Amino acid sequence: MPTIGFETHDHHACVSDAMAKAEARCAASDLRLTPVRRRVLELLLAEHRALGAYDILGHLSAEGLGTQPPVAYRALDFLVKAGFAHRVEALNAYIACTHLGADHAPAFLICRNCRSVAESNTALTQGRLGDAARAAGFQIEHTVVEAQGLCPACQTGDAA
Amino acid sequence: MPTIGFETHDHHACVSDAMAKAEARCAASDLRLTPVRRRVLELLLAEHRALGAYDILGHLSAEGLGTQPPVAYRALDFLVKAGFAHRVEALNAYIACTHLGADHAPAFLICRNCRSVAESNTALTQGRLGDAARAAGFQIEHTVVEAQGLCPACQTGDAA
DNA sequence: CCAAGATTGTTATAATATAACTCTTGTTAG
DNA sequence: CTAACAAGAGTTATATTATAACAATCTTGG
Ligand SMILES: [Zn+2]
Ligand SMILES: [Zn+2]
Ligand SMILES: [Zn+2]
Ligand SMILES: [Zn+2]
Repeated sequence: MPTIGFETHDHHACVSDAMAKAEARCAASDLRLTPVRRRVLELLLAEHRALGAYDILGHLSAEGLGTQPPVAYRALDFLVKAGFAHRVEALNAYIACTHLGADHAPAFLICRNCRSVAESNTALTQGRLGDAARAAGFQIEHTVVEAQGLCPACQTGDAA
Repeated sequence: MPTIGFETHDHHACVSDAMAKAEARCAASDLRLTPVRRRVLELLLAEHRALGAYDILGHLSAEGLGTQPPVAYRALDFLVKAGFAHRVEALNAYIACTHLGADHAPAFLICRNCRSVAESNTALTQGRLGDAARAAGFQIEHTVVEAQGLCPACQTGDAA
């Protein structure tokens, strides 16, 4: 029972849906979903977990798609800039976006045990930090909101 | 005019006050503020900016307090665990806590231009992410909330 | 075809972080 | 007092994450 994003779901549909949306957006926005970029997005989508750049590179290299770090980093940069993936700062890792298409400020629930990640939304500019920013005259461009802890599956039979 | 935490203030008092509180807390909690740890805290307090571990190590080494990475990392680990400093995930850097003594979930406003950082508070478990976490059965242990953008000083005469 | 720009290949290196072992020092049980 | 222990600091080596720089190739419009 692979809990994914902490909930069971039709993951096959989830993946193909996301790939279709990504392709549509590339076609619409004149972005190029090249083989390496496509494969990296597939790898990220395959698991609702954060993967490091070198995890990705390992897969790519096993599949003959590239052996050097810049290959992975460039693909990840593209996906992040295009909004198809997010960088998880607290893990120095990357994860596929689960709200493809929507313009959103992502927030993550990160399991410290199994590294599974659920993506939620935030409206930070509306909360207390937004107030503080406005009061200070600080202009927010990007937000990082990451909660770390234990996912439901890892709370029982723990691994503290 | 060194805007500090985005506001001018009596920084000399700010630093000595923080050092006094840290010493008091160490005495009360049986923590040892050794020379290296004390000096690293002073270095972090001196600027309301995030400093990398190797920035710190540079100062330490210039002062004969240690030349190898573990010296800096151990001191920083101590300060973070003791609550005297925070790690800024988005910068892989460290900053002195400006709410010493209070048990708090820090949130940061980070200028991408001058790396100055203002510390605010968050109550993430009460907001939308907290709701999502409860709904998913996710147990939050630690939160990372970092807003990146431009501080007041860097908005004029910019450096986009 | 050709030029311009985007993408990829490749080498090398930078920046961040930790493992593991030693040595010193200070505390304390006996 | 002194052996035993624990915490801290010194040191070496290495792991992990990330980027600079330049050459080669592909893509697309003219
Ligand atoms: Zn899925
Ligand atoms: Zn888990
Ligand atoms: Zn100050
Ligand atoms: Zn600034």
